[in-house]
Formats: sequence, structure tokens, C-alpha cells
Amino acid sequence: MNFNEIEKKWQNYWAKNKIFKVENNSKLPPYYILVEFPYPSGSGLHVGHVRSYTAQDALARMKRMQGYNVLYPMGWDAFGAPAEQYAIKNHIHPKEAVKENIKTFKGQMQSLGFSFDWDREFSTTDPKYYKWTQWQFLQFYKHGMAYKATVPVNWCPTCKSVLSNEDAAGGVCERCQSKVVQKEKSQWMLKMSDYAEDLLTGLKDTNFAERVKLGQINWIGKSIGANVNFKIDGFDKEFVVFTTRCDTLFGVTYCVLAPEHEYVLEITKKEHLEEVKAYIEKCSLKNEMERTELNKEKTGVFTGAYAINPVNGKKIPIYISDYVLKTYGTGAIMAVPAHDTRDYEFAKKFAIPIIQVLEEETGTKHENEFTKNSIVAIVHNPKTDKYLTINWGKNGGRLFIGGTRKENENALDCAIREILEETGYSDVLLIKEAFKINHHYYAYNKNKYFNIEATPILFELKSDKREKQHLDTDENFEVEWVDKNTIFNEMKDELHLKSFEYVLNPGAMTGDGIHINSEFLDGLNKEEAIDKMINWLEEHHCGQKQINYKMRDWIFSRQRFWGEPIPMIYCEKCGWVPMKEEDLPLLLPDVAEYEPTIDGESPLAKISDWVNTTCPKCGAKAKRETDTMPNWAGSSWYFLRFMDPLNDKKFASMDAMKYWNRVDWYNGGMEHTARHLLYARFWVQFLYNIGLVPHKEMIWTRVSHGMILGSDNQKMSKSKGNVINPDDIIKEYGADTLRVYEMFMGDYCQDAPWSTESLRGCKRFIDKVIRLKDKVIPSDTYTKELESTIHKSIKKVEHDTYNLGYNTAISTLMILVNKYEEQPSITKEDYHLLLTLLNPYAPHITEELNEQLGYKPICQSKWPTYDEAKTIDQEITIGVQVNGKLRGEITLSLDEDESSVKERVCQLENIKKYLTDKQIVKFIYIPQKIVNIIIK
RNA sequence: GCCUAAGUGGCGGAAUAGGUAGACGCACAGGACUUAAAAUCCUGCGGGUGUUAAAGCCCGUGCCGGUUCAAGUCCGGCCUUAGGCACCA
Repeated sequence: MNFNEIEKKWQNYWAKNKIFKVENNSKLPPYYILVEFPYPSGSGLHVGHVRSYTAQDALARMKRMQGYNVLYPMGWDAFGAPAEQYAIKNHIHPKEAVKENIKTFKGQMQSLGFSFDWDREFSTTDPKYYKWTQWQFLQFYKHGMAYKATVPVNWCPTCKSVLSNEDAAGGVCERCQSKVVQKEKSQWMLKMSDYAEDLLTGLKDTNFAERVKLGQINWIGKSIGANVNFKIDGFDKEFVVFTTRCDTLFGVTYCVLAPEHEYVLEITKKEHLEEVKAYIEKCSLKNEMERTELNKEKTGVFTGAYAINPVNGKKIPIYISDYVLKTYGTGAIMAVPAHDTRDYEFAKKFAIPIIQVLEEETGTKHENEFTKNSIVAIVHNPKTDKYLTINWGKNGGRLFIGGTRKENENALDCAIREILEETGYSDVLLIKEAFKINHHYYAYNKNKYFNIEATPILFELKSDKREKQHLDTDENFEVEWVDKNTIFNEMKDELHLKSFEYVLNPGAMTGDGIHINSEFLDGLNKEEAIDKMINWLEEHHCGQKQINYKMRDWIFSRQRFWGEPIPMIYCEKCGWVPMKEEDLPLLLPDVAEYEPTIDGESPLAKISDWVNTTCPKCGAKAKRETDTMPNWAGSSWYFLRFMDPLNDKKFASMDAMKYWNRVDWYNGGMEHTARHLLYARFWVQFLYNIGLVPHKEMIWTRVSHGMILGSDNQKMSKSKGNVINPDDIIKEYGADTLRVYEMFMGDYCQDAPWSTESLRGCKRFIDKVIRLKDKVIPSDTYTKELESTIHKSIKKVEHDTYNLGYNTAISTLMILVNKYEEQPSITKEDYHLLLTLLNPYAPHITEELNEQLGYKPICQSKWPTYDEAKTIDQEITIGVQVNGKLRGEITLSLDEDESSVKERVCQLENIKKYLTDKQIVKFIYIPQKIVNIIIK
């Protein structure tokens, strides 16, 4: 019998006997394994799907054998743009296309032997399913969580269509290459922002990987700060800015409004109006990512208007610039160029003043410090690219020129004077003055602690003109020109090094420090100053503490045909009225045209029979909402439906959900770990709050798998011709080989390129397993020589299958097979054990061989147990190092004490020669790990 | 640009909590079996040095630096690649 027949045979056995069908009221402990249900595209199952389904299938099969009631369901996420595009192109109804694709997908999945409970299958496009998606939308609406709002969207004027940022990349429509504009559109929104805090705190009730949690945290983007009110000079108006750095308010030198800010045109002075309008026009062509790119040249225009800084009454200019977004914060910012990178660049470009209000602190603070102002002068010679230093040798090392400012002397004069006095150079040109540094140090010659405010100043040497130095008697140093590397290698002084860094890398000072030029904040650090400033703002009624989230409300409308219709009706008199729940589902009409209308409305808008209806409230003529839901809607709660898929009274009964408890293990692609997961959690939390699900978090562990790339290390795509079709592989090598290979190919969480050669290696492995059958002798115990290996293998395969170590589980099995091969014969029990361990990965061939031995089917048997005592070796070989270098190895018994180990180690030939004439400083023995002898 | 990962032989990748780097597999080379090929089996396989052969020695986990008796693993800085960045799903 060939492998294709064997596979068919067992697939039929599983299906006929409903082996994988699960009941909701089992006495066995429940275990819910979920893989993201696929989007059934026209191109069929991808080898990437096979990877994650196999991995979770192995887990499901093992868990079942371990006595769990395992729910491992599968369904179809079939609404969305690709199906619609496919339908338009091929002149076939999306419903038909989806039906066909599902058939293909399901057939492929069955040919791989996945142990899904097919009795729970559904598609998001089934009216019986989307009825509940619509019903849940109505709950959002009824609880004030769904509302209409006008939001900007990418709009292609040629295609008359809304575009994603991806399709509008570079400001050009992907399909027709015309310029994309931003257009305001009225859309249904879900108030996800209300759940920002809950979505953050809920993470502690999950077992998501740390990086998955971080993804969620960053998407939510919580920042604590303040809203500050700025009055507009000459207007009876004020605007609000959100800032996380209200401690820097004294350093504000301008403000920026988003180009779309409502006040812009009103406050702009006549002579600036034209320029401002042109700028707004230009911004409307850019999408958000282009606007906020940090390394792009800053642009903006002055409005001619001024705002009043509430802390000191200073007038500051108001600009508009595209780096400020209307959708984040309040759509307006205060700019502190000294302490914000983007503001710094903007200020430099527009020659706006920069006021330092925070000084970085270096050195260590001490009691009874003397204070003074000083400079660090750095002189660069452009001809030689060297810097002027003074070298104190042993008495202080290499430094730049430093000095104390005399009374009424400014930093620049001081620096020039000190350069002359200490080095004699007199012809220097000021390049720049960097931010001041607050430095603490101890002066040995004066036996005093100092706290100085130092200004780093960069000069360029104009000529070699040099006068006589004016040195004090204790100033005993060499004047030396050195290059950059020498400075980094030899200069140890923190202040001088920091000064060098400041003058070399211009930019804002964004770190912590102590405040200066800030009246009541002077001397405080960042955190203290933020608290104090918030209090001050609240006391003076010009601002208050504010928590801000980057996460925005969910735009829930799509102007497309192939999605769940939004069950809302617009009545001239009553406004938006929800459909009656008993009238659900609101079915998608059968039509032949799915193209959007010329004004960008959903195709549904053209179907007047469908659109025109009556108001559920007053009975007057009314119109249906013609937008549909996004693809994310159906996938936000499907895992709940799997718990109770046939329920026609509820989306899922509380009893069923309580039995299954939650998703124990959720597997999906890396690309879904941020958004899909967040939407699903939001949806569940809402349902929880209105009492419809048992937990606030219904997903416990989330795992993300890596992609399978083409053999050229590129993403598989038709155009690159590197696509592998699982059907071809199954036909030529068998489903078991494909499954084993995909589990063996690499770290499950990392991308891995396809290799047909490696696949053949896995085929050879399976052939070896088959050949082992010829060595089987009848006996019901393990072969003595294999016992330890067998127990270790059970332990490792079990552990690895549960901990994403599928590749090492397979390699353990390969090692086990190699060990079996070394034996002259193996027992029936040895062989049965191997087949059982391999079964989750290669379920068909193992069942077949197992049956030939006369055992009952593995899928109806128990997982083997191991004896911990038999997994521990009585002797272990460890490495012996001398001074950390491996010089030999030694085999020790577990209970050997350190002195005996030491004695034996020192007798080793290769160790002895290192020990002669040397003294053992330290003898390190870490049992079961290493011996390290430190000698001198 | 921002966020999150990853970088180890010719290749895919192993390495529990810092303890013998390269498990397992692929490719390759040599040999056995065969009229021959395939299949199978045996041996070798990071680089250098050394030797009749070996032992041994030196270097080696993207780059630069640090901590430690000991670093692929921890810390600081950089480079490269991949994924996400709100209408692809």
C-alpha cells in the first residue's frame, strides 16, 4: 500500500468515527486550541498555513491522548476586499467564489490529516453567523459605543475609491497611479478609545509573549501629560495643546497647529493667508506616515498670529506644520526646540530662538558645594582635523581648555581669554555654543567640592598665530593637538567628554536634568517639575493633567459590497435608528454589480430596492446604511462562536463559554499580533461589560509563527515563481513527510526558507521508521539498552511539543530512531512507543504501522508516561577549563565530592602540563556543568 | 522615521537559569554493496596550524566596547534584514 492510500484510509477512519468531534459537556478537562481561521483566497492553501495548522494539530493530538477534551476548530474568514476584487475581475458572485475557495481549502486541509472538529465549521459570510455580528454591532450602538463621525480618508479621484495607506503609498494610487488626496467622509466608528486603559490592564490576565504584550502596549500608546491653554493674541480665543513635557513651558518659543486645525484660517493674518492656504493644500496630498517621518525636512508656514505663553505672558509665533497631526492629542503643540528633536530641527530651519530650560547633570552631587560658572572651550583645526587639548599627564590626564567665568564676563569672552592664557592661541572663530551642563566635581588642589554650570563652546582655529601663555605656577601641562580617536581613548573627564559630544552632535537635549530659566521650577528634575507645573496650571486655570492615548476609535465603515451590512436605518425625522433585533440578519442583496459608485459610496447604495425601507421607529420612508463592516469585525469574536456554533438563540450560550472557559492557545501570524488581537480583545471586553461573556480576557496564550519563504529567501509570490503548492508535495512525498518537514525546518516563530532537499531528508526519516519494523521482536517491555533514551525522549518530545520546540521534538525522534538502528533488534513495545511519540506529527503512517503490530489506534490510546528517575544519568561528562579555556573533559558520577573531582582533574594528562610551575588561585566546580581552574 | 523581532559552518538550524559552540537534518567528499544506476549502509565535514596518523595549539556565534573565573547567552553603542504603523487580511 502506498502512502496516499494509507493517508486516505486513516482520514476516512477519523471522519467516519468522528474521532475529533467534541462535546460541550464532557467530564474531561477542556482544552481549547485555536489557529487563526484563513481567508480562503483563490490561490488555495499556502504552505504557511500548513505550518501553523500542523503545529497546533500536533499539540491537539498530544493533549487528547493526555486526556483532555480538545476543541480544535476551523472556519472561514471570507468577507473582505480580495474576494470582492476577485469577483469583479472574474465576473462571478463573491458568494460563489467563496464557496468554491472554501471547498478547495477544506479538501486540502483534510488531505493533511488535521484533527479539526468539522462539525463546528462556519464562515463569517454565513447569514447564520453574520446575523450575530450585526446583533453585536447593535449592542455597541445601544450602549453608545457606535457613532458617526467625519474622518479624513485616502481618496483616489480617478478610481473614485477609498484607499488604504498601503494602496496609497507615496501619495499615488496603486491601481491607476493618479494622485491621492485626503477627503472627509462620514463613517461609523466604535469608541475603542474608551477601552484604552482596560486593554492595557487586561494584559496582566493573559499569558501573551512579552513582545506581543509590548505590541499591544505600543499600539495603545499611553502617555501621561497635561493639556495647556494658550490664548491667541488679539482674539478672544484659546487653543489647547497636549504635552508630556509641561516642565519645559518656559522654553516654549513657538506653537504649531495642525494644518487642519479649526482656527487656522481665522487667525491667519491677511498677508500670510495665501501661503497658508497653499500649504494646507499641499498637506492634503500626504498621508500620515509621510507627514510624521522623522528624518524628513521640516516644513511649515507662519500664520502671522501670536499666542500667549500662560506661564510668563510672552508672545510666541504660531506656525502650521504637517508634523502636527489633527488626530493625535489636540491637534496643536507647544514647541520647545531646546528639548525636542523635531522642534529643534524646525526652529533651526526657521531661525526661531532656542531657550534651554533643562541642564544635564554630570558627576556626583556632594554636600557643601561651591558654585561657579565656567566654560569648556574646544578648538578645532580644520586643516589637520585635530583638536586642542592640554595634557596634565599623571596629574589629571587630557582635557580641553576649561576655566571659570569672572564676574560680568560672558561665556564667549571667558573662553577666548582662557584659550589665550592657557595655550597662547589668539586667532579663533566661534562656531557654536552648546547646551550648558551642570557638573559636580572635587578639586584636589583646592580641597573643595564644586557644582558648576559649564558652557561647551566650539571654535575653529583661523591661523597659527600664538602669543605667550599666562600660566599660574601650578599649571604644569603640555599643549597638544590630537585627533578625535585619541580624545575618545584618553579623555576620562565626564564633563569634557560630554561637552565634546554636545558640540559634535548638535540636536535637542531630550534627557533628564535640572531646570534653569524656569522661575519656580529651577533646580528641580524632570519628574518633580512636571508635577509642580501641573499643579501650577490647575491652580491658575490654564491647564490640567491629561492622559492621552495614541489608539484611536475604530473606523468601522467600508464602502464595499462584500461585508456585513451595518443594520442601521436613516430616517429624516428620527435620525439614525437601529434595526429591530428580530429582523436580523440583514442579508446582502443578490446583485450583479459590486463596483463602488462614482461618488465613492458603497455598491449597495445603487440598489434602491434594498436601500429604501421604512423607519422602525416612526414607520416613515427611510434609507438603509449602505456601508458594510470591515473584515476585522467577523474575526473579532469567531473564537466565541466555535464554543457553541449551532446556537440559534444566542451568539454562544454562557454555559458553553463557561465550560470551555477561554482559548488556551491561540496561534496566528506575526502580522496579526497587534491589530487583530487588539480588536478581538476590545470586542470581548465590551461583551464582558454588558454581561455576555464570562471573562474580560478570553484568550490566554498567544503565539505567532514565522513565515515560510521561497527557496530564494523571498516572500512566496506568483510573480516571483517561488510558490510551493502543498498538493504537489503531498502527492509526491505524502502528507506525513510534509508535516514532519514543516515542523523540522526551523524555529517555529521565525521565518524559514523552503528547501525541497531538506524535505527529502524527512522522507528518508519516515522510510527509516518503516524499515525498523523488520527489526521488531515480540516483547512487551522496552529493550534494556534503550530504556534511558526512551524515557528521556518521551520527556523531551512532550515538553517541546508544548513549548513551540517542534523542530527539536523531531530531532529528538530522529536521534531515537538512530539509537534503535544501532540495536540488533527492538521490541514491539519499543516500536509502539516510537510510533506513539511520532503520531502527532505523522499521524497516518504511524497509525498504519501501529495497526500492523496489532495495537488499537493511537488516536484512541493514551500518551506514554516517563519515569523521571530513568531520565537521569548516573555519570556525566563535563568540560575542564584552565583559565576559562577548554583543556579537557572528565566523566564524573553524580555524587562525587569536590575534593575528589579536584584530585582527578589535576591528574588529567593535558591538565597536568598547564599546572606545572603554576599556582592554583581558584578551583571552580559547578556540578553537572564545568570545572575551571584559575592559575597564576 | 517610529515600534517589535532576528543575525551562529557551504545551507536550515541546536545550545534549560551565563558553564565542552555547531545537536539533528541538508549539501558535499571518500568508501561498501551493484554489471550499472537508484536505494541503502559506513567514514569525514567551521577556519588555521601541526602530524605517517593523532594528540595538541590558535582563531571563530553581524560590528565595536564592557561586566564575569567563564559570554552565542548579560550590559552600552552601532550595522543589516524582516514584520507592524489604523480601508490588504
